[in-house]
Amino acid sequence: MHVSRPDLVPDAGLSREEMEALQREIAAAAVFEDDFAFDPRAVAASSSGLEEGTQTTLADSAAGSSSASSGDPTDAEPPVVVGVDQSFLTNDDGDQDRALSAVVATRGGEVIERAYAVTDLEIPYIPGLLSFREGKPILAALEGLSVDPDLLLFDGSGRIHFRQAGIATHMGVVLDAPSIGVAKSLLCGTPTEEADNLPEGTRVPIESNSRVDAPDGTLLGYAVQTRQYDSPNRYINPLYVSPGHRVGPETAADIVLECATSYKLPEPVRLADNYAGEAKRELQD
DNA sequence: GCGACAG
DNA sequence: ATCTTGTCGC
Repeated sequence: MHVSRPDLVPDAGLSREEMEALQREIAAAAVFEDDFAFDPRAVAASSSGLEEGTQTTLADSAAGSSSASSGDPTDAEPPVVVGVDQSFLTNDDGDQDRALSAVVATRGGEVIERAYAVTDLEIPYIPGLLSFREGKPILAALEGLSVDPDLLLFDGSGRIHFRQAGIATHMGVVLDAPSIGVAKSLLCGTPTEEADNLPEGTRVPIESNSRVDAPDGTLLGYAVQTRQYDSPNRYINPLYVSPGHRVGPETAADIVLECATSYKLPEPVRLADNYAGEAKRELQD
């Protein structure tokens, strides 16, 4: 991949105030609406047809893309979707001193390439400043890919962030690549209604509140239920999906639902999660 | 001062 | 994020 905004690359040496100022710049440069060429409905489409298609019908694909066409750039060829996740390495004293970022590139539900990179940790985890701690290894791992990603899926927030510049937004803007944030817990913002125990496949809007640098009521993302139990006494928490860059909130939620197979996490992120753990063991054990 | 707080 | 076996429920 290519860094489009070297001036916005996360620098762990900045002061907290400078980091926050940089995030406001990133939020101003971010595009929280669809701005990409691929067909979002073709993300999970596999040549071997393994997805649990909920919206694509035979009629749709027949009308829009099936046979070898004359090279329409917006034709439904599966885009390259890359999942990104981190794990941490410990030194001889037992302290976390390095971050390992794993990236897994998929196309039509198939893994086409993987890569990972390790860099020294420079700062501790601080809510709201995650990209300054994990950004370096992420960019390094993405540089290691030979394929050019069409979409990046991150483990963390995008627009659902105090200054609307979560890790998915930060990386997306720096690379000028479409990106989506997939968090397992809510950093800030408020669900417009009860978001616990939602039916599978549904979503609830997450709007900005006083803790967010945006007018109250701004749509930041969605609580998305990719999987849910049948039983009445137990339930799965939703994922908090938000735009990173060049993807609108609805499309972000649509894509995450499309990428979910039999697990809660969208496949690219789940695969990156596994690879991060696998590479970690391989390096520590 | 108190509460909230991605990974 | 990470330390980790058993265990509840279908």
